[in-house]
Amino acid sequence: MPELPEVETTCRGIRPHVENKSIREVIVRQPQLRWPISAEISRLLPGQRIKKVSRRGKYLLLNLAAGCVLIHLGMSGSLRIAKKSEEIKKHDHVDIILKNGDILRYHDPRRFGCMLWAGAQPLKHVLLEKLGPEPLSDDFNMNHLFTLSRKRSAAIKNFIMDSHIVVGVGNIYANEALFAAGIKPRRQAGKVSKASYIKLVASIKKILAEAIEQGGTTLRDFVGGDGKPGYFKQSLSVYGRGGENCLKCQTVLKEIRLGQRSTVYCPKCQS
DNA sequence: CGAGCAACCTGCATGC
DNA sequence: TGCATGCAGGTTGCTC
Repeated sequence: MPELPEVETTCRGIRPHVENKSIREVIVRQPQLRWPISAEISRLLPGQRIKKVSRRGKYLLLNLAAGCVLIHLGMSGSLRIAKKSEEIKKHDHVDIILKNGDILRYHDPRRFGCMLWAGAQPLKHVLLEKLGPEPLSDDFNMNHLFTLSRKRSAAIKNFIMDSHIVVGVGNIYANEALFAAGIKPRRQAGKVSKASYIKLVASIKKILAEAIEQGGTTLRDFVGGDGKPGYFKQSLSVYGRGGENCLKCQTVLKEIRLGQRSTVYCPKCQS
């Protein structure tokens, strides 16, 4: 799925097409996502204007006068602008049809995503209220990670992938950021020094910002709001490169499993 | 409380 | 060609 850069890319891609546009109709072909799409989505949206499109962590928010639609893309979801002449493909689960005929089309083969009606206070929704800070904000800094990590025995990689600690760092960018910061993925979070957290925070911010600039990472099927893939894949140093040589020191990169996720690191550059 | 992991679902690559 | 297996960008919710 989309990690934060892919969700941000989607947000920016659809924004000019949907902000200040009114909704004509909603077609739900498959309501069974991670949680069922409630009847309110089809009932309340028609006739409303989308005031703003925003993002919180990996959630996209369509802000309407009466409330907010929360959209998560799960592992395989995408949200893009389609023209009415385009044929409907397998796994095109929802169309939000605008009055000008453009379609905001939700596609998600694995259906790990969701589309929920959140009411007028979306940030107080149970799925959003306990999220950690945005990684590109000033609230995400060394002190934040250092303080929360004391007495935590979990691996540093799992720690930074926990959305209650910081949002938006998924498996690809966790691997990349730890490589850039020179930290072994299974080091205990509580044993990482302040100096290392300074490096890690800087690496996370840099990598996410660069990935956003390049339109995200497309592994298989990710497309942004304009239907185009992202180009960050060519910048990956370790993710997907287990068994290949480290780009810095030529040592063979190690691949392990951590928290059920594939984890790649350089045994020499990371400690 | 924290840590670890099963589960949700489809598609695809691999191996027999 | 077919079938079984394992893996994939995420996150909740369960057990211990």
